[in-house]
Amino acid sequence: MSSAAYNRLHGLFKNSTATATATATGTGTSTAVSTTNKIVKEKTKRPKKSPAIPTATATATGTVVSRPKTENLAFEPLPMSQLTNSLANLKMFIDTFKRTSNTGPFRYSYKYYDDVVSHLARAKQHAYIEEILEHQKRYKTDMTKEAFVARLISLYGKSRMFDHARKLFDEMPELNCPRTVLSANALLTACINSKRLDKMPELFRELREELSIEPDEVSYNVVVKAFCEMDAIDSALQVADEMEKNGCECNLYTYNTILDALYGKGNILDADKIWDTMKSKNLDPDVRTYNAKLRGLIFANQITEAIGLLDEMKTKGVNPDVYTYNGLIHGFVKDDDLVAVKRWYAEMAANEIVPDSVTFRIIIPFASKKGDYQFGFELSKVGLLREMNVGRSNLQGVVDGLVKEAAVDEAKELVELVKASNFIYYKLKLSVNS
DNA sequence: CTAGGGTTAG
Repeated sequence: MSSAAYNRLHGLFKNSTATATATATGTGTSTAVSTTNKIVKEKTKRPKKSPAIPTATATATGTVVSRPKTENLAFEPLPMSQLTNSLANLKMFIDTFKRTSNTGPFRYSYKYYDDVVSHLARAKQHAYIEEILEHQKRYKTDMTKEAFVARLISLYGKSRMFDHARKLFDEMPELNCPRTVLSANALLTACINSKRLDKMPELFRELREELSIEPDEVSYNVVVKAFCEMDAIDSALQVADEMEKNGCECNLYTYNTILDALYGKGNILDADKIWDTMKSKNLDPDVRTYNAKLRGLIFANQITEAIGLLDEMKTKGVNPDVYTYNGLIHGFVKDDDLVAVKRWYAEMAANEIVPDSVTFRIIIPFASKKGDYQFGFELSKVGLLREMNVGRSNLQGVVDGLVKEAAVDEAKELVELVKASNFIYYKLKLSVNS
């Protein structure tokens, strides 16, 4: 889903309680419009006719457009914007979502479910998450496939609904779904994602002793992650030992998880020992391994070493990614070195690494802090044109700075750009104090 | 089913 669609959807959720009741008794004949306010205003208008929509989705009257099966099979997660645009309120969105679930390819689009559920979770609409996920139980054949149910467990976990995840796991036998270490791992991960680490030790024991599910390397990696989350890295290392004693090999997930924790605390010495361990096992570090170390070096203000590490990874054939460059740029921000930030931002482009919203969120406020509002202006434009969520306060900082420097035309240009973008939160005030 | 950076908005 694009960032723009994200913001529209999120805005929809925010206003959901108001609009849900306002339109509940209406005729439900709203046309496809782009903001919630407009939706409410135009709800009595008659739609001209059904809009041309490429796949099964809601029309303005809330019915489903049936398309030939072959087209449904070519489902792409594109209609998010259409769904959010054409819906008068959240309840309708949920109903449409449930109806659209009738097409198999839609149900198997993990990314789509993930997006919708995570936005619902952020908007604290847990009842709707339950509604969507419980709705899946009507697809009885799917519910007998463990991977499908594990996905739902995982989604509950990410929504911090551990009890729901647990309940679904318990229901699996009556859903005629085989229950193996795969769904057990999904449930263990749900402990972490729903911040219920307290549930983990008991659960781990229960899985093994009462359900006879033997942990595999994924299970151990989840436990390793859990201890790292609790800042108990020694315990994480003990689990790694235990895992090998039980016939599971530590892999990159294991070590990258531990390295992230160590470098995150600035513990470079212990982290280097992990690198030795990996080497002795012929386990080649990947981009995440290097990025973890890079972050550790930046944390310790060792910027020169960080640049050296970038060279090393290139030599070893590990391609740097946007995390690598963001980390490095973050280091130069810490170093208060705007010239270097600019150079490495350019270097990033030269290496064909596409900046992401974090890149802009790091650099733009720094440019403003250094008083280089022109650079902030350029970056803001790039970010907005790429439909990225650059951050309202970051944009405001640039606008204010431009105004302060009497660059009112540019300030206005930026404000206009913001207005034209689909980010409903970007309502900048042009603060001219004259 | 397992690992990453920075944190929105009335």
